[in-house]
Amino acid sequence: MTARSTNTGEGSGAHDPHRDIPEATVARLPVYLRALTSLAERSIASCSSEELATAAGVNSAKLRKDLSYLGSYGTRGVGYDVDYLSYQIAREIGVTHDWPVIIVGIGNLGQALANFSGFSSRGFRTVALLDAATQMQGQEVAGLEVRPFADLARIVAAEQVSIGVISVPATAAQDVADAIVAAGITSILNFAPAVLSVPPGVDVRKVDLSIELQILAYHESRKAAESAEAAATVDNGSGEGITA
Amino acid sequence: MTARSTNTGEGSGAHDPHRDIPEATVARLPVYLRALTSLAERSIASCSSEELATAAGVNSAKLRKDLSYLGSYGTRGVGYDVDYLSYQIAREIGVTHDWPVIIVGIGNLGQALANFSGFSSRGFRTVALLDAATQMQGQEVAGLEVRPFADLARIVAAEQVSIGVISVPATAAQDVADAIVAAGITSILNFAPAVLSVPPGVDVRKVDLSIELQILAYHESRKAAESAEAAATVDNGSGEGITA
DNA sequence: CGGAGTTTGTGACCGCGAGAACAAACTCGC
DNA sequence: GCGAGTTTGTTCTCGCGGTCACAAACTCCG
Ligand SMILES: NC(=O)c1ccc[n+]([C@@H]2O[C@H](COP(=O)([O-])OP(=O)(O)OC[C@H]3O[C@@H](n4cnc5c(N)ncnc54)[C@H](O)[C@@H]3O)[C@@H](O)[C@H]2O)c1
Ligand SMILES: NC(=O)c1ccc[n+]([C@@H]2O[C@H](COP(=O)([O-])OP(=O)(O)OC[C@H]3O[C@@H](n4cnc5c(N)ncnc54)[C@H](O)[C@@H]3O)[C@@H](O)[C@H]2O)c1
Repeated sequence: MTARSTNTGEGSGAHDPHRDIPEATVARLPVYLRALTSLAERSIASCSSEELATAAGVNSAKLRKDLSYLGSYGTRGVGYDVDYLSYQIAREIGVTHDWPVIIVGIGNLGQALANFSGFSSRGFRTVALLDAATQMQGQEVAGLEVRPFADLARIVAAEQVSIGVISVPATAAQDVADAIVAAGITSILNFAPAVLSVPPGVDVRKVDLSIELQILAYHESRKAAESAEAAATVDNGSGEGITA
Repeated sequence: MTARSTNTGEGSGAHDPHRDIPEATVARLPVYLRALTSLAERSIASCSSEELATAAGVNSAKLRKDLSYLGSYGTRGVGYDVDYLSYQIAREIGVTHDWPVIIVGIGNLGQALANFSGFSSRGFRTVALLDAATQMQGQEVAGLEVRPFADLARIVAAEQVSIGVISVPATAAQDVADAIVAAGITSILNFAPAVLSVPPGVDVRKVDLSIELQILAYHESRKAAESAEAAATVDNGSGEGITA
């Protein structure tokens, strides 16, 4: 990506933990953090990379390498201090304080998200629910009043919101994305099955149910074809098995 | 991800489309299928790789390479026939017929999923809703009666269900996974923030809201740090957009 | 104090995937 | 019929990410 030649003065030198964490590692840090929280709840004060790796469902070497990008927070021969490592990961992710979040589109899914408690317990705070439908406005969902879409800019500015969740129909997703980006949002979590185009500097992550299911379906088809093929004969047959 | 017993099917032909599709490609095929469906709805009969790629939000070379794994379904100098390619992708994924699906845990999220119409329009059919809570049982959600968890095995067997959706609290997720695998489910879409361990041959995909948000938060932290840093030295201020 | 045991951090290696570039193949106009 | 233009399918290259293996560093115990 952008290899910045200009070294910052405050860097600690050879092993600056604030630069260049691979994207794959970033995606796993939350998993580690959750596993650590679970250990802490069971009053476990320290753990080895092996234990933490199994709790997180990854390879222990991968876990150690991931953690090494943050710095050397473990002790050789001992392991990692759970609380200390938790804090370091939370700090690296940036969830030591809560991020304000808005949800746009308070339908089936939006209401479920608004009611989701795990949201607030992991570094996020829902500050506003927005919907275009007049019959939704003023209704109370999860202790928050549903606001008209026109309030968007004011809310984002007032609450310093930088993260927005889109749960409107796919046809409206791009319009909503344009609007919230214009209002100042720079990170979007998109639940609508639509490809969003956003200006550079804005991050988009998508959660797409149908895609996940179709990936499962693909593997299921494979399994079915494989077992049918194995059952048929040892001979190489061109199995075009779409079995109902 | 999940260790699947990959049987060593011998490559019969030089270009057998039924073998060895890379996982990254499999994950994109549903996106292409959706883009094609969108084109078909606008009565567009054929398209070039460039058009389809922009509609799907990917590089055109990547799209062509992905499609080449399925076979040579395009025409050089012309492009792809929308309907024909749609069918070929759907056939490859295995969604030419509907897959029966069960949802376990009919709380906030489970009800939203049950009510989600996009489910059924993309190759899946919800055949049963299961919940352990007695006050849920018998209630009607999205036109389906909520069934007791004890009915699991009978339903899975009767309807030949191989895909299950888990939307129960994290603490119950592993138990539910064990139960549905025992009942015959071989593919799981897990919404609970828990690491599931399943026997080989069973695929698990997870959808984890908190993780997605935390990844966004990480990049937001970076942006904030970067702009604060750029405030000192006037540098190239264009942030890098990581859209995934 | 020193050796044995343990566990981290990291260097080396390999395979997958992304992207660019190009030859093959097709259509269209003349 | 044929050349020009267009678009696919494929090859090549390169970098990221996953895994192995091992030296470094720490604890414990005699
Ligand atoms: N329900 C699910 O389980 C589920 C699962 C996966 C994906 N999705 C996707 O999430 C999105 C929402 O699904 P849903 O089931 O909640 O739909 P829904 O129709 O129940 O809710 C959509 C809400 O968005 C509001 N809305 C529409 N246009 C808007 C606009 N321009 N600005 C602001 N608000 C607007 C509507 O008033 C409505 O309240 C859809 O794109 C759907 O495909 C839903
Ligand atoms: N609500 C959301 O937007 C959201 C978002 C992301 C993830 N999640 C996750 O999805 C899961 C469900 O969330 P929710 O908000 O719907 O919770 P919920 O408490 O509203 O619903 C959970 C349901 O599961 C049922 N249940 C509990 N144990 C069960 C068991 N052993 N067998 C069968 N059913 C059982 C309960 O009776 C309840 O109806 C949680 O793990 C949550 O973390 C929810």
